Amino acid sequence: MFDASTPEDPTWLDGLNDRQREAVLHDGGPLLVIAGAGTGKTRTLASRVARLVDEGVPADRVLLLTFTRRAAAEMLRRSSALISNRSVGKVWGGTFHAVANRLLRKYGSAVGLQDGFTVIDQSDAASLFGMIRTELGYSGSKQRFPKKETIAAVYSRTVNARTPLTETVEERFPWVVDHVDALREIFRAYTARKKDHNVVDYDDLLLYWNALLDSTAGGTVRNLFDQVLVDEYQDTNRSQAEILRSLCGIAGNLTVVGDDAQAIYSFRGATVENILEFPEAFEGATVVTLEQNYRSTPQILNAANAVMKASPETFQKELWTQRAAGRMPDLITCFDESAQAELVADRVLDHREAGLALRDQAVLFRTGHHSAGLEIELSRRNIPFVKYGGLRFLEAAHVKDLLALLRILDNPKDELAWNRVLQMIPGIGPATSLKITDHLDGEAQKNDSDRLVALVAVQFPVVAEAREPMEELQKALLDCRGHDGTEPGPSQQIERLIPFCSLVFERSYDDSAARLADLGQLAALAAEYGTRSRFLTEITLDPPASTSDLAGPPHLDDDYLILSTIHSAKGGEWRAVFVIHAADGNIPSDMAISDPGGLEEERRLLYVALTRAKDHLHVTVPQRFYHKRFSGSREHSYALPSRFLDPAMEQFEHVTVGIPQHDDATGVLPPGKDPVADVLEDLWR
DNA sequence: AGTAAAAGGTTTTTT
DNA sequence: ACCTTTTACT
Repeated sequence: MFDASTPEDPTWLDGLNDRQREAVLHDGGPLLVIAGAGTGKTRTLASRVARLVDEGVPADRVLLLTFTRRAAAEMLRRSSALISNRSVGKVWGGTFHAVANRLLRKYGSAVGLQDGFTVIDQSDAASLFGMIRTELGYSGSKQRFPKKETIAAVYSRTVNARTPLTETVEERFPWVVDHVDALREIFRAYTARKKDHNVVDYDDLLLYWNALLDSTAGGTVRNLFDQVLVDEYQDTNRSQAEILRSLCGIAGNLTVVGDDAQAIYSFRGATVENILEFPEAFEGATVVTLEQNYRSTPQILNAANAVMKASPETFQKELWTQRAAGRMPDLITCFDESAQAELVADRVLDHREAGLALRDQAVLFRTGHHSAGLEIELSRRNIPFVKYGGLRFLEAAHVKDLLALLRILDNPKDELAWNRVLQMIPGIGPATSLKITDHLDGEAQKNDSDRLVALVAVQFPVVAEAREPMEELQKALLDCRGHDGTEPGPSQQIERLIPFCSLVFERSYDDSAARLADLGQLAALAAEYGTRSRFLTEITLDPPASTSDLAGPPHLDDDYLILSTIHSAKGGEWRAVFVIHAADGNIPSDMAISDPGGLEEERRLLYVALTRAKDHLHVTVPQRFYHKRFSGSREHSYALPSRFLDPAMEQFEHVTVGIPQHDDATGVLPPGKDPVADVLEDLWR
C-alpha cells in the first residue's frame, strides 16, 4: 500500500484528521464509516475515491452510490480536484435506481426485460393503479376506496420492506385495512400489466437488479467493479442491502458511510438495521467513527446533541468541535404563521446586511405546504427564493401532458401515456380513449406496424370539437417521427408538439399562457440530452429538484434564499438556518405520534434540521395555527414547541414576537384579534 | 353511453 | 388544492 510517507503528501490526505485518514487509507474488506453530521463525510468519501483512482484502480471499475444524482456529481467534482494526473470522470456514480437502469438497459434480457423498457415514476404508478382499480370495479357504488396514491404507497412499502401485505397495512396503513383483499387483487393485476406493457417502476429497478445478480449475467455484473462506495447508508432499504451483498460478497471491497442518527426515510422502506447490523452482515468489517464536527458552533451543536441525547436509540455518539463560540440559537415563539413569516423575512434581511448572502441561508420545514405563508411574504418583499422538495415541476399537469406525448413516440405500447394524450382532447374521455387504442391495436396488428403508424393513417368518428385537435395531433406526431428516416432531436420534437398543446390547453387550463411558456423551458432542457428516450429516462430518474434547475446555469449568479423540506435538505449546510413550524404536531407530525418508531424518526428529522446550521440557528414556533389545511375555517389550536426541544430548552435563547398584549394601555385590539370567537373556537374543538 | 360540471373528502416526507 | 364520486347534460 502506498501511504502518506511519499516525499510529497498526496493532496487527498491534506487536512484530514486521523479518523478520516483511516477511512481514506483502509484496505481490504468491508468498511463502515459512521459519520456524524458535519464531520467531513463528503470530503472523506471524495478523498477515498481520489486515492483509489490515484493508486491505480481504473475509474470505470469504481461504483459510487449516492442518494441523489447531485450528490454523486458533487462528490466526483471534489475527487477530481484532489488528483491531478488521472481522471475520475469515468467513475460510475449515481443513485441505486439510476445505476440499476443503466445495468438493466445492457443486461436486462437475462432477467426477462425487453429492450427499451419505460421507467415510470411514483405518480405514473399511481395512475396505473387508478386505471386498474376502475377496471376491476372497485370505483363507483361501493364504499369509499383508498386513493390511488395510497394504493401505490402501500404497494411500494410492501415491496421495499419485504413485509407481507397484511402486515404492512396493519402497521402502516390501518385505515385501509378493510380493503386488503381488493388490494391484493389490484397488486396482481398491476404486476401483470407492467410486464405486458414493458414498463418498470422504481421498486422494480431494485428488484430486477437483485435478480440480475442471481441470473446467468450475475458473474459479468459482479466483475464490473473493483470498489463499491455507498453514501447515506442509513437510508437504504432491504433490497439495496441485498444488492450490495450479492454485488460485493460478504468480504468484498465495499465502503458504506452513514449516520444512524440521521435516518429519516423509513417511510420509503429504509431500515436503520442495515447500518446497525453491517458489522455482522459483512465479514471482518472495519468500523471507523467520525465525531469531530467542522460545521457548527459549539452552541448549535449543544442544542442538537441535547435533542438526540434523549433518544432511547442504540448508537450514542456525541459530536464535538474546535470551532470558536458563537451566538446561542434562538427559540422564537410567534403569534401565528404570518408573524413567523415576517420574523423570518426580517432576520434574513438582517443577515444579508451583516454580509451573509441569501444563498448562505436556508429555511427548513417538515412538509411542503409549511412554507406557503412565508413564500407570500418573501414575494411581497421581493426576496428571491428557490424551493426544494414539495411540489415538483414534473408533477405539474401540463408537463406530464407533454411528457406523455413524448412517451407514446418512444414506446407506442405505453398505455398510460396514450390515455393521457387522448383525453387531453375535448370530447374524449376514458371510454372513447379505450375504444381508440383498441382500434389502433387492431390496425397495427393487421399492418404489422404500431399504434402510431395506425393513428396517423386512420380517421376516427369523433365529436366535432375533437376533430381539429385530433388532426393536429396526427400531423405533429408524424413530424416528430421524421419523414426521411432522420428523427428530429428531442428539443425540436417538443417545439413541434406545442401547437397541439396550445390548442387543448386553452380549454383545460385558465393560465394556459404560463403553462405553454413552461413547455418552452422544457424544450430548452431537452436540448441537453442526445435522444428522446434518454431524455425521458433521465428526467424520471433524476427530476429537476426545483424550478430553478430548469432555468439552468444563467441564473447561477443570482442570489436567492433556499426553502426546503427537511428531507430534501439532507447533506446540505448553510451559515444561517431557520427551522419553521417547529411546533408539536408538526414535528413530530400528528400522524407519527402513535407509533414509537415513527416518533423516533421525527426526532431524527429535527436533529437533521438543526445540524444543517453553521453559524446561526433560528427555530420558530407559531403559537396559533389553523389545523384544517383544506378550509379557510378559523379553527385553530395553541401550539407548544416540539416535545423534542424540551431537553434542549437551556441551549436556546427564548424570544417572543407578535403576541398581542391584553394589558395594552390603549385598549385597542390588535387587528385580526377576536377574543370571543377564539374562546368559543377553543371550546368547540 | 359517455363526457363535463359540481359536490364532497382528504394522513407527510421521495428515489 | 387536488382527487373521487355524484349528478346533469349531450
